[in-house]
Amino acid sequence: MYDIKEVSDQYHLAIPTLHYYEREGLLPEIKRNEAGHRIYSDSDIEWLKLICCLRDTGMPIANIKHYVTLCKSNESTIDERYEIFVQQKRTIENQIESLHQNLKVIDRKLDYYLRKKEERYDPLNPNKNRK
Amino acid sequence: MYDIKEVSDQYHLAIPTLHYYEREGLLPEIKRNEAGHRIYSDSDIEWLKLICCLRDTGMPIANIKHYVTLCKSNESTIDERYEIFVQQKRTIENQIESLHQNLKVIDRKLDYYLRKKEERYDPLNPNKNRK
DNA sequence: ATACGCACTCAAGTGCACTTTAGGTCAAGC
DNA sequence: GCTTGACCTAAAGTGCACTTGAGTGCGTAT
Repeated sequence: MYDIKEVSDQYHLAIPTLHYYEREGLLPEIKRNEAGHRIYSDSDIEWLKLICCLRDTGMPIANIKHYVTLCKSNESTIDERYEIFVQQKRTIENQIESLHQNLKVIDRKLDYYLRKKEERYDPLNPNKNRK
Repeated sequence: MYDIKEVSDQYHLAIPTLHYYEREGLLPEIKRNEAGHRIYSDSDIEWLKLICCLRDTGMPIANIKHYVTLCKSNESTIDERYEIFVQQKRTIENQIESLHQNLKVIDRKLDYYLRKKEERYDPLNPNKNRK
């Protein structure tokens, strides 16, 4: 059982963001203490981590909400829930592939600037003025 | 030499986005034909690809703009330009690592739903009601 | 010569994911 | 018993990256 400050700190989510996620239905209704303050259970935290995983891999809030709605309904939605993850897996694999491609572009730029820096700091280097 | 429609189609950028990038200074001023329509050169395209690489790896427009400004200035900014790419490389590596972690979470969910689907489509399976 | 299609500019608008503000409650410390 | 601090709600605001709308101009087809 954790209070909102602990959850906020541990998962790097602002307190209003936690309010917002709950309001939007991404999280279940969190239990409260006598004062009406939220108390997060371990299972709330597991939900939160899944939500963050989907969000961090590019799923829009509205789609996450849709998934959560399916989870709250009955077993007939299991196929759709499964497909959501199949699709998200593809999405992530594409993102990774794309990042590798972009990394190559950056590496070429690093090579380029490294060569330029060498020239600059060694102006007498005979390579400097070679084509 | 390419007109804006070709560039838009080939790089999946809306025409107003190309206007916007030029207005913001992410791209150089593109040459025009007699009618005032933009004509992109190969070097404009190379710039555009680099801009997209930085954007797609999470660099904000304002930072890209800063980098472009450095490129337009003199050699004294080479160290800073180099550092920008060093930093961006780190950023990308972190993104890839994070995506791999998130992929694990998704894979666990896929396992979970696959098991649920099996149960559902084989209701007589004696495993079904096993804790 | 007029209509159509494509591109142009400038300003205003949109969508998303939060974030901030304003005003209120409650429990603990001085 | 009053202040302080953490949390609460509802509503309005923000920041970013585009996107749309209104109005204009050029060049080819009818």
